[in-house]
Amino acid sequence: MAYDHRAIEERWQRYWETNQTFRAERRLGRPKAYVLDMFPYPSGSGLHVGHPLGYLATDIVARKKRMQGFDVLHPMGWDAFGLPAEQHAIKTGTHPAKTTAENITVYRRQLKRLGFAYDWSREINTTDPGYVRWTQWIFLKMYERGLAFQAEIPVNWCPALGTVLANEEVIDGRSEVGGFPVVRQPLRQWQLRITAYADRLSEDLEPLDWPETRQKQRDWIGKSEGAEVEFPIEGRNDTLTVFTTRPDTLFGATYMVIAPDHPLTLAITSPAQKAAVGRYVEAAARKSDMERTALNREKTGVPTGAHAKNPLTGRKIPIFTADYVLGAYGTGAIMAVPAHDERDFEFARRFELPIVEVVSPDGTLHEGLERAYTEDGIAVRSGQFDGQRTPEMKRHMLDYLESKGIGRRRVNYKLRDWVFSRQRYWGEPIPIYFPVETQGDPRQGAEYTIDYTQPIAVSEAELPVRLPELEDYRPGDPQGPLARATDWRFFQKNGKWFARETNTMPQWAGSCWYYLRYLDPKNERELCSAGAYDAWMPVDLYIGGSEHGVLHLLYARFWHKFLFDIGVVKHPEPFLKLVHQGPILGTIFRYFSAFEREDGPFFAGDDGRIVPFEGEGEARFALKTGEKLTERWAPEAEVEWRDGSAYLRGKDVRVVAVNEKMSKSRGNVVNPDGVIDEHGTDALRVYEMFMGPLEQMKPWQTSGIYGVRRFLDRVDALSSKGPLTDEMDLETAKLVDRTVKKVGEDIDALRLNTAVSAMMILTNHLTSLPVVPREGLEKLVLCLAPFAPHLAEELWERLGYPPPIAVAGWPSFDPALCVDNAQEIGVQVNGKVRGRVTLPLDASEDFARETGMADPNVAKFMEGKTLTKLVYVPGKILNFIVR
RNA sequence: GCCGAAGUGGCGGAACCGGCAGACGCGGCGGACUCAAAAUCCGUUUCCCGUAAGGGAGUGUGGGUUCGACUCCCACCUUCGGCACCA
Repeated sequence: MAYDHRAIEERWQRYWETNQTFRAERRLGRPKAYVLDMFPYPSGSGLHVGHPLGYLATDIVARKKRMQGFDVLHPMGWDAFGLPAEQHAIKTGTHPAKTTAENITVYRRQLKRLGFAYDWSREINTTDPGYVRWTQWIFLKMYERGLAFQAEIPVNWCPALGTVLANEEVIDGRSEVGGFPVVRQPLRQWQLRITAYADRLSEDLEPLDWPETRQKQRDWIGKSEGAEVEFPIEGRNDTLTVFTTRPDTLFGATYMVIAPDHPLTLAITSPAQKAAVGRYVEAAARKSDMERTALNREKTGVPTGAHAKNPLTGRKIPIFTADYVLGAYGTGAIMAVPAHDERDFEFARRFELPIVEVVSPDGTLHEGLERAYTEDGIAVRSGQFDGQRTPEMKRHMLDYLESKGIGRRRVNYKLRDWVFSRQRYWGEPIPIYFPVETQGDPRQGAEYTIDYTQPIAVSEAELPVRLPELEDYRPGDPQGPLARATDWRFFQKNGKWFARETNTMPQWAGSCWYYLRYLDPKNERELCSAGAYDAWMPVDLYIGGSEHGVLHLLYARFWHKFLFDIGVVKHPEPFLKLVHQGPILGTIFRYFSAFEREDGPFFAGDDGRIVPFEGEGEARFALKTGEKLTERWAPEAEVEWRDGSAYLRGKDVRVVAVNEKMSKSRGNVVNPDGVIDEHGTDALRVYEMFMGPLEQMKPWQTSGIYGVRRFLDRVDALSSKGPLTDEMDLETAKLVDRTVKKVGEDIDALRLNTAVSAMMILTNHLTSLPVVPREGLEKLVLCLAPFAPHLAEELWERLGYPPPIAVAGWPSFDPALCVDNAQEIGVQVNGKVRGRVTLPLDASEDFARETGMADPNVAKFMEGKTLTKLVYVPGKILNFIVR
């Protein structure tokens, strides 16, 4: 009964490979489709069933487009620089390149088993010197244009560990691991001037067919429009410039705050406050960003003793320093309007500063505000501006400030420049070197000084700069591990010594432009030829995880725009349509742990039942019993079902199923290899598409795959049921063509779950017929081909057609068969369905009324009532309103 | 706290524009086949009342608009994702 999936799937995978079925080629007069997946980082643990979900969706779209006559580019490659391979190298001494190559072999084999229609001849690897060369080339182009630059910026440096730590790794000024002190230390870093593109990155999102990610990127870029205003500092021939989005509240500015790391902070401080401000500034410098922004933190600050003059009221107002103002945003200083800003309000309360209402909800004056009023309103206590509504007042104020020369319109962004260097081994070397001052040979231990202020670009002809071999990959040195490769680092040219940059690029670098390399993967003269670019770009559909919604997709757009500016690419945006697939959750079973009681150790089931147990546990959770319990987890393999409930195998402990993101540590991963062995690739493919909407999070249910496999077996059975007939009844013909229509539309809209459902309905119908109509089966097999390509190829051949079905034409449908001339509709009385009748679509209202009232149950509910209104929507509803 | 998405049977989900809620699949129950089991096939399966015909309730909660609301509006609750002192 069941078909032999192993034989069929191996056979067709070999066929596709031998015949290069999915080679991407442009032919005259054909439309093109570039269908792209976010390429994976080949990790050591291999794929789990969640990984291929997005790849399957693109594969189905790509296969359908190909059947429709499109030239399709559907490539795959490896984003292979990254921390796991390096950490493995630190532990075992294995070169990351070796680990990476092995992992790629595993990934490639797993992906090939899934039957993807990739053009494997275009496979790329970001760690390949031939690829790195062009990543470095783009960096150099940015450097030439001043978009890549060095800067001393504060990082979390832990001297004891000898490494830079991420903000998340610092707790209370100490390292998360080991508890060693961490200092905020300025370190020389390479940065990319992404801020120069902030406005375009924000504005150009508008026309893209993207999900909520668009808004996330906008929020991340954080464009805000306002004004810069100058406040004269008392006793100094200088001003303090602030940025505000609420110039209309200027009359309510009762104090100012300057960031602790602002260059003027110490300079303006009065002698009496020097010591206190000095301490505060130093303490602020030690704190990580995480601490500064900790939830619900009480506002702190110190008066600088300096004062400024409110340029409109002329009143003298104090200047504080406080770390709720960030040095890196705006001008690093603010005017504080406590009446209309929650943070300023809180601070003013704490330091007993005046709170002056200047925007009133109703135009009347209020005293003793209980909280900040941040909405728009009507200006009060604002001199000549009184009575104006917030938006118009903003305009008038801006005009006024500009005319008086004390302020100007200004746009600010939250987006910061991109810190582009890492003190790591396994990344692209930054193709820069510096002059060295030395008396001997630095490679032999001679003293040397590197002049970092004179960076020199590696010439294009020398690219790529390759990574040196290394004994020890450990981080630690602020220079990075590459500094230890002295033979690689130092070199002589025209008798002078030079030192290479020893920082490497971050993981994101290679993925910023990989979609361009697929176009022309072996080109040694250009990153891609103009012809290849014109043939395929832009990307028509891009599918990948939403975790890359901001970083990767923002960085890639930035690089693309840069390449646009230097004429390498011809579209302002690379990815026209973006979709995020939802994660697949794995099931794990929860119960509560063992705990000690006087009479011995016990287990607690999820239902609160307590049973004796041999083992240990700790107290953390409280159940009804009052006992302290700890959550524990068991994988599916340790669970058995009894009377509809799940228990730990062999124990009287009830467990409850919980779905979580698949992870190795949780023990809830499902490996596709096992599923494929047992049920076949086609069953896995169809099941993953049938599970639910692509973008939604959904739990893996092993039982679900049985149903899908039964469906495939039934399709297979149709072809072996006996001779086919060329006759087809009208009902079947209608269903067949409607299925073709629906499957086609559903694939285009990525509603793959309902497409599968439609094919199941057709299969069930064809199965119920005494003889299978050939046309029905053929169209079903064609519709199925993108989803279950191996079985479809087999059946297509069995139907007598030459392979491959992969390039057979997509089936057509007769629109006339897809509309009904008569439709069964519900008949309502006062909005409640009381019967149903079949009416021709063009039935008159009179005819509909007569027919509806003839229904005995409808008549029963209308008896003795007066018809006051009749609602008749042909094909939809008939509703009698009676009284 | 702010921004975004989502809440429908025992479970995954369907219902495209406001018009028969629960398609399709899983699971359950009943039956056929079988010496028996598995596999397969057929029937049934939202809940409550009823032998049935039929009736009532029902799409997170409470209101509203409408002849008619899973769908639109208002308020709230819960879950998930993102941001988090950005002036």
